[in-house]
Amino acid sequence: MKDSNNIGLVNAAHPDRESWARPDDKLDLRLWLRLLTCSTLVENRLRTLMRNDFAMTLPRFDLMAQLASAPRGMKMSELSRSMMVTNGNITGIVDQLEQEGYVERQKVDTDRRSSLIRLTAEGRRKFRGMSRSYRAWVGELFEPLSEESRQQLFNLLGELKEAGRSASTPA
Amino acid sequence: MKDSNNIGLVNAAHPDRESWARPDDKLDLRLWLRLLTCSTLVENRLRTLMRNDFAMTLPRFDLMAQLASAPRGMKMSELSRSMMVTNGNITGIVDQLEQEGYVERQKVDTDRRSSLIRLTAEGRRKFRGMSRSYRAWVGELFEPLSEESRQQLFNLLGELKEAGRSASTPA
DNA sequence: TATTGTTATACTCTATAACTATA
DNA sequence: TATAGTTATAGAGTATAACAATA
Repeated sequence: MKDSNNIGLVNAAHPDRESWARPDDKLDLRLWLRLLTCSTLVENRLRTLMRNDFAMTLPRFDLMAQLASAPRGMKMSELSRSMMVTNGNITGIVDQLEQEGYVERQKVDTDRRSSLIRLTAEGRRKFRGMSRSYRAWVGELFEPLSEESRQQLFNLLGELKEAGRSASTPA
Repeated sequence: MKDSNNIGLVNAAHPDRESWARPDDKLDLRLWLRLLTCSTLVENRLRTLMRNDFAMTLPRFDLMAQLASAPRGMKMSELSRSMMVTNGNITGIVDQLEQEGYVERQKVDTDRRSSLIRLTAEGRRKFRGMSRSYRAWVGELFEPLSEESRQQLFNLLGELKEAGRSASTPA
């Protein structure tokens, strides 16, 4: 074994965002990089499928999903918080979706600065189709995990989410 | 309780990328969205810190990290695979890092099409500093998790990674 | 004064595809 | 013919900061 770059058979065979960590690195670093690898893996796959099948990007889909769960509409600031991005981004995404006819801004009486964003009928129709596929794709990707593994993973990520909440919303 | 948009106290208090899922949605969907929330949470935090403290972006740091674990250098195609992005992106990132003096391209004799990318001395120095902080930040973010939780999470994400490997490298 | 949302700016990353040099 | 890498293009997301309107 003369190759000093060798970092283990598994890593060598399947390099990924985790593979720069060494086995003797602290677990939290390796855990984070593995989390990142998993989310990149899934996101790459979903992004491609979404684009090919629906000419849709992930953030636009996410925004429509948020609205689909809020029939009364959401304010821009609420969308910003839910999607964990800054205000200006939401304006941009909503602009695009509005132009495509999937969402609409509705002025609200009680506060004339803000408006409620809602799915249009066409937006709801579009989302139903996308959502069905999205769920199926996610189902396939997670299918190899046992029900028990999924539940454990869900709970553990819940702990992590609680932990990291305080410091992580972008300005 | 007259608000039909209500999706539970926890969600209402801390909306995030997971909060459009309903409690009765399939676990795999909720699990995926929670995974996404966690990785967004951590990434947002690390991105801000990296920019503020080191004028560095996450992809550039990732690339330097890969190289730091490969003293002999890596080919562009290897970087592309490890970082799970397309070839052209790697060219762009390497170009920038080369201009900043952190990496260098070295022509290789055996195949004149390709070259080996390596950290320069300055790159190694820069990376050491960034790496120290990066590890500390990750440590803080994951600190609330017990050692056992981390280990479980690490193992479960390993399962997921194996599962999703087949279909997820971007073209 | 503080907040909601928009606008302007600039940058980074991204994929796709066409291209070159070499194998 | 196939592969390694670059270039060209276009687009999407991002943060920051300044701004207008309103609370």
